Amino acid sequence: MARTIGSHGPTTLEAIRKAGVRLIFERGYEAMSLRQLAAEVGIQAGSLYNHISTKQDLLFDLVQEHINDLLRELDLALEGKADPVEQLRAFVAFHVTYHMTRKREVFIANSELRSLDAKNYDVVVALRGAYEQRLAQILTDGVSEGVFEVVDIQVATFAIIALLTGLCTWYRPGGRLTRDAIIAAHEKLVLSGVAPQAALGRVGSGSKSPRTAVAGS
Amino acid sequence: MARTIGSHGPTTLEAIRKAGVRLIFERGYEAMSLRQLAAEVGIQAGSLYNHISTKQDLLFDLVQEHINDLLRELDLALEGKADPVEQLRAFVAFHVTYHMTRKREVFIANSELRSLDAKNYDVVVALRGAYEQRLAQILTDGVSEGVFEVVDIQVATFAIIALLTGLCTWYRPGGRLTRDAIIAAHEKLVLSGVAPQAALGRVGSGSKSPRTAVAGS
Amino acid sequence: MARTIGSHGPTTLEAIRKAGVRLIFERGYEAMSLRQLAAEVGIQAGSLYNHISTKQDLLFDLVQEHINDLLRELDLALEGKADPVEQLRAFVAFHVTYHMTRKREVFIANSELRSLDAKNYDVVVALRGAYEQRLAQILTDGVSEGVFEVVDIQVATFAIIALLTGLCTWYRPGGRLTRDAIIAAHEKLVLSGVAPQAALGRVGSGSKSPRTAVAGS
Amino acid sequence: MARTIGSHGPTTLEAIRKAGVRLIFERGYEAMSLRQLAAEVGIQAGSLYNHISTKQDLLFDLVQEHINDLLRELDLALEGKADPVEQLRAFVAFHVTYHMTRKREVFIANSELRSLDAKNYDVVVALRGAYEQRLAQILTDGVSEGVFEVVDIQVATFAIIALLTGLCTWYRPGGRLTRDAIIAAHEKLVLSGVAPQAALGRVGSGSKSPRTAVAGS
DNA sequence: AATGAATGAGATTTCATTCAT
DNA sequence: AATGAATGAAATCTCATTCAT
Repeated sequence: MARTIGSHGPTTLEAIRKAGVRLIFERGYEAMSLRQLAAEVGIQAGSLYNHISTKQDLLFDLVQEHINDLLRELDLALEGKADPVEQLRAFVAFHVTYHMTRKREVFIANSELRSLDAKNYDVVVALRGAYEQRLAQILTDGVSEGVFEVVDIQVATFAIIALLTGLCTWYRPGGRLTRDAIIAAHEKLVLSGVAPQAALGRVGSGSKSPRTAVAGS
Repeated sequence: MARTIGSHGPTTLEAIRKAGVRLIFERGYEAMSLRQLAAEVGIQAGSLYNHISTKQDLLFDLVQEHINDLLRELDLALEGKADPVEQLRAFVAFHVTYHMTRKREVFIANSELRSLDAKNYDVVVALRGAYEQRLAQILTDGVSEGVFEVVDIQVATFAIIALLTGLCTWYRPGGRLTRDAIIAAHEKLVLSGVAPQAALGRVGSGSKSPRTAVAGS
Repeated sequence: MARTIGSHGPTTLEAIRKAGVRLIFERGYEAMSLRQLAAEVGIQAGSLYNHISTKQDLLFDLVQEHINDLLRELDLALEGKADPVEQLRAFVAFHVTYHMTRKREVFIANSELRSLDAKNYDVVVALRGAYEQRLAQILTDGVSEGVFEVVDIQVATFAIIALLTGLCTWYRPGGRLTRDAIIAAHEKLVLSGVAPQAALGRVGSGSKSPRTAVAGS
Repeated sequence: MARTIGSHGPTTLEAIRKAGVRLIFERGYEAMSLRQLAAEVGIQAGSLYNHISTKQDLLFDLVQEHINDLLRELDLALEGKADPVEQLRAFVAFHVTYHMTRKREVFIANSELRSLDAKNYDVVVALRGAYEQRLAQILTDGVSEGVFEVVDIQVATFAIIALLTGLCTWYRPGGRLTRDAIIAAHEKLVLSGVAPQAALGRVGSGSKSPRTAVAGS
């Protein structure tokens, strides 16, 4: 009576991962039960364990694979770009595009880190740090060359990533805006946001802000 | 952090709310058990029900109260400011300050909406919409007056809020930067980010971006 | 609707322990399910956890309490007996009596040690060692005084305890023999078994046995 | 102890039986999973069923084969011995030797009877009864001839077997004592234990023990 | 207002077993 | 004879919630 219902063979793991991403995105890791997951895949709950070792491991695999992909594809997107302005524009375009096409994975990788156990958490945070470092380096280079101005590299790095990542909380395919319009909107905000203030008509003179960019944590 | 065991009277609810905020922040709503919560407060799980009606209601109360506070205090911060630039600067300063002082409540109100049941979710999202609307209006006004330039009001609104809210994922009191430095760093990014590009040395000319700001969802 | 069925209040733990002893005796620790145990007590499986912390802890408590009782009562039974022969007779009578009245606890404490986790196992084995040591000391004293003769103290200790403990695999109340007859049968075997061979008509001359008693492990 | 992975052919069953004995000895039948067993053998769990029919049958086979061996070899050991004293000495030597060389099988056959289902249990208990009967007959003969004295044949039979069998709970090859010393120690206890008290200096006169040996259950 | 004990549902995980390949 | 994937039942344990005291 085995294998007469539901998903079969080597495709089952892929089905589990796909359904897992969707359910974790919709309900959260803690709120997703393996019974639900199995039902989505069309197998019994216990059968999941022919393909995953634990629920925690499934989460870790999904998150880790996503961050690896993100890093790899970012490096492709930045390849051959030397100018910090071009690099930043490419970064924004890549990040926005990636987040539009894989917003569920992105969301999970940002919001479910808390559910990773200590060891897995450390691995993923290290990978995420590498991603952030790409942006921090672009900003550092641009500041050195005088084409960017930021109050603090670290804060700017986190803020820009948060700004771009926010996309995946509201984006839905087929919405009001085209892909290009969304990219353009973010490009304007980011590139303008790090532009040297000297070039602007005294916009930001309210508080006694430090004017020099400082790096480091 | 131990408290009077068997906490009595009108303070118990406050202890529950405080411990609830911390536990939900640290573990998430689904992952926090009422037994843990009760243990933190120093009472038995069953005794919680003398003060709250359900776990869901506790979450709703915490989130709703937070967003109400946020809105009320924002309006105080904006009071008397008519110039969009001044308003935006005040918005940023307020938002950053508030997020530094109440980062756990902020985090919960952003990340645990998913755990609200349908009715509660609608209430909270409406309140959040009101908050976003304050910023959208500032941007609209600034664009009208020609002191701001954004590709899309809606996108800019979400992006700026995401940028500012990102703070509460990394901020820790006693860190490297002063409160003023953190505010200044965000002010620069936001105000510069919405500055008219005409004022800039052709920074953002990469894609054929639409130049007109459009409102609506 | 709480507490309308099954066992109540402070007596529940006692009911759990009693039913636990019976079920573990009949089926073994691994084979006893907490569902069965709960059913015997008349509560739901989850309700067990208001009284025990884990299944393992229940076993440990039962075994440990039993061995503590055993030791305490043995010391009472030996009190005031100085002569090794009298002591050994008292030991046998006590052990047999105890095993007849609490044969299930005895059986569990002997056969389910394997199911204790490492830490609990060590505790129990230490207690059991103390019990064995009482007998080993009696034998050592008797050998010194020349009233006992054994080939090896250690082997004799284990063998006598095994001999006596075997009782609980076949004893049933109301059987063919009276309590006194059973005690007498074991007394004869044990006391005779350690009697000096010189007193016997060359019974045990088959193998080239060492004649001296050696202690130690 | 690793074996050729994917063990083939007629040796696989033997590997299963050997690993089964070890695992059941170490963890108990209930606690041994067929997955563990298969892993030890180097095959998948499902492949076990090419060699055994059920887990229960594996246990039954192991126990039954052991008891058959025991009986067969006992009869060889007793062959040609007519004198009850010689027979008892041979019984002890055989039993002890056998238990030292096959202590795991012995242990299983004693402690896992409980896990046999009703039909299998009856078969095994009948075989065990035959073994016990050999000893009971020796004792009966010895008592008739006046060379043994026991209070009760049945009790003595069980007690002697328990005494001897206890060996397999502490024996480890390479321990402090030689094989001969261990045999001698047990011989002394048993033969002395059933020696007529008349031959002893009034050792066992404590309780008003019946002096006549009675048979029957 | 707090407790302690109960419920019933449901969580993750393991199990013996089956069977097409 | 072995595999890999499936089943369905059952395991221990946790959970939010209730309520008599």
